[in-house]
Amino acid sequence: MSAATDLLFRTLADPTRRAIFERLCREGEQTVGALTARSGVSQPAVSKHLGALKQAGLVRDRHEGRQTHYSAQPGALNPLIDWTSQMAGFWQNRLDALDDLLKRMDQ
Amino acid sequence: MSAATDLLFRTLADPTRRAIFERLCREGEQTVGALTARSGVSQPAVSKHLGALKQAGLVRDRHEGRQTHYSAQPGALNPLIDWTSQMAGFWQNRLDALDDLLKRMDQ
DNA sequence: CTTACCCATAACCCTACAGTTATGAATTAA
DNA sequence: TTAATTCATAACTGTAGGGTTATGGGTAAG
Repeated sequence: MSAATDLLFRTLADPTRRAIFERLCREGEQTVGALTARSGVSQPAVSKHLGALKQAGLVRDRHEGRQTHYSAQPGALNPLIDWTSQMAGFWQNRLDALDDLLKRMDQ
Repeated sequence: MSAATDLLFRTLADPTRRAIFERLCREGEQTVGALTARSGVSQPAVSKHLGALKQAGLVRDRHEGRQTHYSAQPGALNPLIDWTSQMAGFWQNRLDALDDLLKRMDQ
């Protein structure tokens, strides 16, 4: 039960937050204002979501004058990929074990 | 913003629930009693988590006398895998675009 | 038939947290 | 200097949902 994996799942569970991350992945760096415009929630809400994404390592921020630019940091998805393939791997192992058993029973 | 992906993230966000799913992946089919024994929460809580996992398609149940056996259904993780590779893909595309731009500027 | 066991559901509590408005700090424009 | 813009933080509210205890239905055992 890795802490990083836990934080990732918790952070990506919220649809509004996930949508913000998706937009940053698709369209690249964006200011808070641009993200707010099509998010459906208020600017403070977006700022809070960006704070959560940043704490999970999913985004980086860059200050330029009075604007803050955010960009996705997809490397942070690695624990998610690892967890998923681990789960799939366990399943595959049990399939293999069953296969072995059947083969041994066949003889 | 696929509904299946949304349900998956929401379902896997809870650590207790994710731990139950992990155990089913690692160790195969289990009864509710066996799962409750090492879950740290009450039996009704485990039943509710199993209900949520089932609704997300992550587990199957099989009734046998007065026990219910649950098993993982890892195929349900596919939308998660798809979403993750899509996010990584967007990033890669933008890297490629940047690469192209740099090459063109180089000439 | 009665008792014990396994699980699911109901009813309730309580906390985490996503959303809001209000406001202030920092920067740019007039 | 004043005014306008951009974002972050504070303070608060409402609700979704994870936890509990209580209970009942179905099955196996005595």
